[in-house]
Amino acid sequence: MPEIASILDAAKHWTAHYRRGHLIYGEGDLTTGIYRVDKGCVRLQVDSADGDRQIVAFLFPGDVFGMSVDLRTSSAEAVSDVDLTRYSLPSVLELATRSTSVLLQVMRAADTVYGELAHHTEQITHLPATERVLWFLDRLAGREGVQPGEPVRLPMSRRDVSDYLGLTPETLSRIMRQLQDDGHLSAVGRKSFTLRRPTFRVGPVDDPQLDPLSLPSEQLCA
Amino acid sequence: MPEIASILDAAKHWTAHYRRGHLIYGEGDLTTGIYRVDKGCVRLQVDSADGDRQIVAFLFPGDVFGMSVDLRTSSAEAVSDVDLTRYSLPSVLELATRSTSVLLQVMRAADTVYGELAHHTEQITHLPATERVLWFLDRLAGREGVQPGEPVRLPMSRRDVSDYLGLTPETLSRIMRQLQDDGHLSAVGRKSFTLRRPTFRVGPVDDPQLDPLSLPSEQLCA
DNA sequence: CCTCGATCTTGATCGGGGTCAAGGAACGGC
DNA sequence: GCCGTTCCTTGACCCCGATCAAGATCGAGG
Repeated sequence: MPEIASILDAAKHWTAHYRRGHLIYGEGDLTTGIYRVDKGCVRLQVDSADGDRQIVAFLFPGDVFGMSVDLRTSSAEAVSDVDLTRYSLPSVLELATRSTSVLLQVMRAADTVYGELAHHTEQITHLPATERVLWFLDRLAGREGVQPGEPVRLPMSRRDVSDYLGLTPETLSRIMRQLQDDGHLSAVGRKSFTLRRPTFRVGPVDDPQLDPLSLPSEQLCA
Repeated sequence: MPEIASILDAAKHWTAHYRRGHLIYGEGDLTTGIYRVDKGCVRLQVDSADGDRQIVAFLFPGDVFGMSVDLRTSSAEAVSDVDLTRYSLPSVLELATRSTSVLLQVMRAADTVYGELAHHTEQITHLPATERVLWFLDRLAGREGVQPGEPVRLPMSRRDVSDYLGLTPETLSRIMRQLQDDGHLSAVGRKSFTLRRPTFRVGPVDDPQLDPLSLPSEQLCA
């Protein structure tokens, strides 16, 4: 699979920097470009008028986001200081009408975000709080290619995590304490954690009643 | 804005029929075409191994769905007997590399579904059950262009609605009874409802503490 | 018509997670 | 250094919605 970065670099592009917490674009803004994360972490979110916020995606280096036409359907903010490559939308579109591979890559990038959101939604409506947290940490570790035993770094705040998982910060805090007390997790500072006993799962937890820690591994792979 | 149907009809297409409850495509299937709903209602959903199901979208006549490359990230099923127009993916892609308007319309269709899902996720994680139901009925009425006082028809089962809103069928049933007792709603048979007192809202409920029924309308429009 | 199964409704109970409130830890600026 | 702000954690309480269980209604087919 060709790297989307190298394909898109034929389009007009330049780099952009945003500081921690700053708005990259807001919901309802006119779409003028798409982005690739070079360094740092970005969140996509929907805000409601009463202050509630749902984070629909965290984006890491290599991820492409902002593939929309017309208006932005969510806003994007910098979780940490970030470096982005910004591609002008018109030039990407023009490129897409000339190269099938560009078209495919842009659609693929959009589809990836959408597919993840669909599963994310399924998880947070059906899993109990503890499993949501484990699922999140598992996926984060997998996303960053962290080996079992190595600590996972959380670039985002507790509030970001809870707004991603549909929990309150208080509940998240209690659950992370519980996970540490139970030996599933071990804190390394406040932003890094080691998954003590890897759960051997790549995907979501399918059956909450199955405890991965107490089952022979054959059943887990079935 | 040109009709996406007429634009896409330049691509290779034919009609397809599915009966109530039948699978249109499954998650993980290879994408070979995209669809437009001509008649009936379709649901997009994600299933988990323990039987839980999250419906991520209901699609009605005019809606286009299935814009993915590679593999399906959710499955599609017929809520009622449906008529679909199916467009071959290769021919749509070829068309998109020749016509910017096709490219834009396909991206727009994908973006619409994605944007709706982002807001859907926000609603079901932050609103209490009663407001989720009102939000759903409001949107359904708006989607179908139902005038205040006219009944809204629900083509889907109670279980479909509850799986869309992240509730159990029992809770949904209780809430619909409550809404009827409170005069917000009036049942017309089992599948049609009249919104008794329109809530004057197009969007989501912003502040759950405000009761739209007990406030002068000026405050509602502010 | 009557029967059978699926769907929907209603009831009673319980517990997970939200809310409110206060205390602690990290990090910035002066 | 000291402070002030923001973020995070812990505690006590309780409510909303899930669960388990039973009954009602609908629709299809003989």
